Amino acid sequence: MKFDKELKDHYLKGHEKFLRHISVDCVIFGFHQSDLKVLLLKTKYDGRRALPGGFILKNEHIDAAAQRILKERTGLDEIFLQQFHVFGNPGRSTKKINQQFLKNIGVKTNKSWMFDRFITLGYYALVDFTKVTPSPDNISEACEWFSIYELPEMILDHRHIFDEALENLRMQLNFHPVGYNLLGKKFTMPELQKLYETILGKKLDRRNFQRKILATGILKRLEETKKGVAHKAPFYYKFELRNYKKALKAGMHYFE
Amino acid sequence: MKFDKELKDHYLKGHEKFLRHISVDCVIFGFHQSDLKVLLLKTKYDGRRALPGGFILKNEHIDAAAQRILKERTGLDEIFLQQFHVFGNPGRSTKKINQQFLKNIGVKTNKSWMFDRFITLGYYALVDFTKVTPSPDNISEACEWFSIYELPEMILDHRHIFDEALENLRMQLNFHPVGYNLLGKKFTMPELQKLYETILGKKLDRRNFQRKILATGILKRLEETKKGVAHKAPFYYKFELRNYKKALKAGMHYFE
DNA sequence: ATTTCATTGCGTTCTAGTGACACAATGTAA
DNA sequence: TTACATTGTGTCACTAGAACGCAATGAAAT
Repeated sequence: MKFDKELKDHYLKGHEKFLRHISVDCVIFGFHQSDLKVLLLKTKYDGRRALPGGFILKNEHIDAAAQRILKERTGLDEIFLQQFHVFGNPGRSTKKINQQFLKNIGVKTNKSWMFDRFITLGYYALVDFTKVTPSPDNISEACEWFSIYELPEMILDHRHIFDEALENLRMQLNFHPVGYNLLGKKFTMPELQKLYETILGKKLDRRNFQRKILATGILKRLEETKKGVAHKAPFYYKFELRNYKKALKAGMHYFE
Repeated sequence: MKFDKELKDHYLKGHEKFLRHISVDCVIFGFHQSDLKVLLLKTKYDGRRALPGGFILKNEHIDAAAQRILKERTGLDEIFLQQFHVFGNPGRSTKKINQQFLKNIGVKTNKSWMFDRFITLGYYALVDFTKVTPSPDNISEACEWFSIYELPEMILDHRHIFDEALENLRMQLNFHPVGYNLLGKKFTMPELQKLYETILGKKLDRRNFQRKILATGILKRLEETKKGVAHKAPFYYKFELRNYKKALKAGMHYFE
């Protein structure tokens, strides 16, 4: 078992590579079929779900560590990534889980840096669902998307971390543009609106939404319209990256 | 030298008490004489200034660690405290400074947890200036207030940390009430306005400010007026703590 | 005692932005 | 050819915010 060898090494010698006591957990949001999704792992430990996570190399920027973890789970580079909170309750111990896990793979030891206390840096990421190739890490047997409205049970405080991430994303939506990292190159106005509604968890007025989002200047209407719909064909739009980034810095205002 | 003994212990055995690789830095804001101030230490190392900081006990909540550090520098309990960013650049090394420092107090060693890389958790705090008794830690020779508009040179990336803290405070001001932790029990409207202007770094219209802040319902006007001013006496106000906390949770809107 | 004057408390006007809603245009399916 | 769901554009009433006016106050100056 190559995996088991790697794992044993990780438990016994990981502290030579990684910073002790610090982990990174990523809440990866994707948007698909009018639904906001989050990428979760299925642990080999007991089948419950966990946020993709990892550790920080001894000479690695913490943001780079998060990027690396994301790349490993999604295959994507250059992802929108945001640090949102540090979870530092001494009670959030991973010791039991890790001890049980080691027992499962037949390693006997009561000394491992993984038994120590960890504080975890929470990041959230926005990715283009269609471009992601989910792949589990070596302590997981699956890596799958879940609707944020139908979340399975999660280990430790991962549900709490997710909740905080969503709240932060909603906050961010209130005064920064969102969408560039969640949608494809071109999209229709109803599609963009659906994204906003899904994140915010409420309906918005179609006409007011259009007026407001166009007023920001972050969109450019294309000549092309969507084909094959049994009603008036909506225009495609794309993001005007110059203005989008400007709006990211400056901050906009609320959506209803 | 009792201090030196303690220090030597800290360098050689601190890792038995504290989490490795993790520090906490606090940006402590106070308001005095129409000026926003920040509390800084003067290092024994080279006289440059530093943010009050410290480490996390092995079984301590990270927020509790920040509270403890604040208590040690200001004498105050129950302070408004907010985690705002983690600084995790591997380049932000404290090794040189710490080596030099040890040499200065006559300790010869090239092994100390303090030579390792540190990531630092940034917190900012709002305190009542008049209630603070500044006291330096054992690597500092002074603990003093500075106007945020006349900051001295600071070690490492502490200036950068300060800048981020101020930006976060200003953001916070945009949709949460601020003042309860920075002003005394009672204050006049011009005093409160001055606080907002100082934090935001710009003038606000006196009449609109009053209308808006009163509309939030977080203030209660007292019967008492300020005595001894050579013009119309302004009323005193106090915070209506119920509504203040409600507004903290719900979020308000912008100030111009 | 009277006047001066900076400052305060309260009010008005004007405008831009928001929410609610109407209506014609479009393009596939019946 | 008609039906119909959906889109693009426009209107209207309402509100919040920015800019500004003016009388009241009360210690200090005359």
